[in-house]
Amino acid sequence: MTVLQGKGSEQMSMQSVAQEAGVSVGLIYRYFANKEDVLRSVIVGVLEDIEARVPAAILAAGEDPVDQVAAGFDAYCRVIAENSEAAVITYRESSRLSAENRTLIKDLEMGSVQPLGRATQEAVEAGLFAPVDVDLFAYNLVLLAHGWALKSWYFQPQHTVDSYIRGQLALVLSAALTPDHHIEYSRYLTAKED
Amino acid sequence: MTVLQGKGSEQMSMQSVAQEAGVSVGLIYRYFANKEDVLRSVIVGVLEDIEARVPAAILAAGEDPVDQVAAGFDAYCRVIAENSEAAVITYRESSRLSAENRTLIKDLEMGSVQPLGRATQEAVEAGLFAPVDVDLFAYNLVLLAHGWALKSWYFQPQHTVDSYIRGQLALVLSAALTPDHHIEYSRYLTAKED
Amino acid sequence: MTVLQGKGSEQMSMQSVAQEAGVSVGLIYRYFANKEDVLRSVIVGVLEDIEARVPAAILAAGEDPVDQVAAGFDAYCRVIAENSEAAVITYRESSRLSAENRTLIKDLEMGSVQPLGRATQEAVEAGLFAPVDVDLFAYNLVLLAHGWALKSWYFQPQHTVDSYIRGQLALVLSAALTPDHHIEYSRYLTAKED
Amino acid sequence: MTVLQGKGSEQMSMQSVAQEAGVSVGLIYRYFANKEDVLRSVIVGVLEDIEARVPAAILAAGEDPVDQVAAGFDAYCRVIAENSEAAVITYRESSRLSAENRTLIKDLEMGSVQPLGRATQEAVEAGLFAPVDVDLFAYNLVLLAHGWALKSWYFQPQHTVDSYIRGQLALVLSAALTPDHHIEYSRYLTAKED
DNA sequence: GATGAATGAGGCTTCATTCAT
DNA sequence: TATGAATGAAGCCTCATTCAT
Repeated sequence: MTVLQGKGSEQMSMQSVAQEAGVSVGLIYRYFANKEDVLRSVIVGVLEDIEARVPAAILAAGEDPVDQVAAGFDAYCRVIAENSEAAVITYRESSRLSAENRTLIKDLEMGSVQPLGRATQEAVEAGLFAPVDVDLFAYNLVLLAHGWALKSWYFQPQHTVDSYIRGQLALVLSAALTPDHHIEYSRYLTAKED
Repeated sequence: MTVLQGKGSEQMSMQSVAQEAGVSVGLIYRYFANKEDVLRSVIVGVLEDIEARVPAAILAAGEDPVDQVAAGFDAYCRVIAENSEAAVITYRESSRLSAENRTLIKDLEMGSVQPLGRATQEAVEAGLFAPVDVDLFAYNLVLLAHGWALKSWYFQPQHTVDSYIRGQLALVLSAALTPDHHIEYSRYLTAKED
Repeated sequence: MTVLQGKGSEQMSMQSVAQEAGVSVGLIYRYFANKEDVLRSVIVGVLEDIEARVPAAILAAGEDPVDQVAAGFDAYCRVIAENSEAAVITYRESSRLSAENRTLIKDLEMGSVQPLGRATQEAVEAGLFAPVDVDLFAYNLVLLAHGWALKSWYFQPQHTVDSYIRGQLALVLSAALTPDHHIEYSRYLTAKED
Repeated sequence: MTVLQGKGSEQMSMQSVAQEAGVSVGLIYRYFANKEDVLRSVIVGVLEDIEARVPAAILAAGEDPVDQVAAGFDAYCRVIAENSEAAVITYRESSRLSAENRTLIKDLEMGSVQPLGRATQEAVEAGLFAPVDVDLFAYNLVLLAHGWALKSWYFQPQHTVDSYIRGQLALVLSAALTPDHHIEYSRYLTAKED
């Protein structure tokens, strides 16, 4: 069942969560053991969404590692954008979780970096990317994706998700691509108007 | 006065803040109107630190815009690293502040991006940087600096602040520098062992 | 109907009572007006059991008042032992009942003392018992019977209901019997092994 | 400190406990970790009172074991009478305690029987008491003492604590004393008017 | 100035009760 | 009849805030 559709918002009191979900407080406790369980569920939900959609996007991008990185980042950003409230909750509330749940979330998040890391690694090995620090590069992709949710107030007026993704891809790919391949992938490097 | 030196930690109740600071609850209320005031003070403190040290570092970096960007980013990261608990609090607690205080913090943070933005702009105009999206580039610097505090659990074992700064500079500068100038600034682009 | 067979246990929430009884919560509310009604029913059930079996045991004991007292106490103890959970509930929950129901239960309990009181009275009048305080003596019998349920943790390892009854009878009858009749009723006064 | 002076009453909600004690809810949590802690403290308080006063009374009773039993029972009853609300709480709420605390209370209660048991034992060995089941006899004394609190509604109109103690002593001592010693201890055996 | 005992509103959670199926 | 999902009032507990000392 999908109590908790439009989770998020600002208030995280069980009363307000219930009200927003349009159910009673008591009903939440039929599906979740306690508040921490609700929180974990929301956060893990986003991470599972990422786990489902980012690898899929990479797979659908074909053989080219650069296309894979671009597609993976694109998908990551879109999941975050579609769940930006939940993404923000991750930063705001995860310190309230038990050590166990925090570990769970860390592990899932670290796992979510890996597909991007693998594509990056392949791009490096194929000579398409300069020999960048693969881990750092991949993690930056994740951080930039989160940035859209964390700093929406900063980007929102001037950017849409599309333009944000395009802009960030232009930056990060030009950081990584060897000069020889800039023209080949110029479709990612030119910031188009939106 | 310097009540609230090493606040931070995890607990943000006034009683635990007092205990950690080694003072009584009552004393905090002599210096701060209420909890929100304490929070704002902590957050604004970090931002003022940035406001003081990042421009100073840029100034000290000399005429070269690329050196300025590097020095500014370096300083930004170090302030965050020295106040990582407060930096995390910004993300965790700012949603609990009044609209007014949130606006104040946003303004300060947007202001903190500007020195980095100006240096970036100059680098572009001097032909040292490719024509990147200056705002986005500058904001990414800030986000990556915050990343050190937000994701310490991810980077900590393998990275020190120094290696983190070096690694990130290598990435972001190779993103921006035109191929012609890679050699000139190769000191930033090679990740050295630490 | 016999919803609520082996209620008891520790949990007294309607949901757990229902689960233990193997029925739905809703069904309980078809047979009982509310929780207090369930409670009263459980408690009254035990008292009615006593009201049915103690006089019957006394009747079956024949003419001898001492045998009647012994038989009555024996029966009282056995009803309590067979319903020890419900007996404990009486002590634990009766303060939650309405004044009206508490009065009802008091009256039933006072009534349950009477057959023991009458037999005691006859024993005194027949010169078998010393002139004890009949009310107190009879009530002690009830209290000692309850003691089996209330303090099972104290008696359980060393005593069975049988040995408990035998031991208590030995004590209370030797308290009451005049010295002249000790031998006549020595069958009650010697604690046998079990 | 003595928050919780006149504990007891009927209501055991923290709100009502606070109100009755004339303090705020919050203050209770400065002295007690949680509700269970309050409960345990009340119950243990009575048991410690017994532990203090019953042995003292026995000691003060002199060398005679029968006097000791009488004095011990007298003291036990008076502690219960002075704390009858707390004594009732023991029966009503101890099932809500953690296993650990229940064990603690059992142990204290079993300990509280011992002084009475020892005096009884001595009386038996001195040939003053018939060879009764010492454990059972001693425990009955405790149960009868509790009886005053548990069944106050039954005894109250006709009995004071004094007359209750006198009446019970007459019963239990005549149960135990060998016929030879009835006259010697007749001061305990005759129920006087009150 | 400095303390920390005291307060009580507000948040989490349980559970008696209802009602649509 | 029988079910069990849904409700929401009430209880436990925390913690921002005050104030007598």
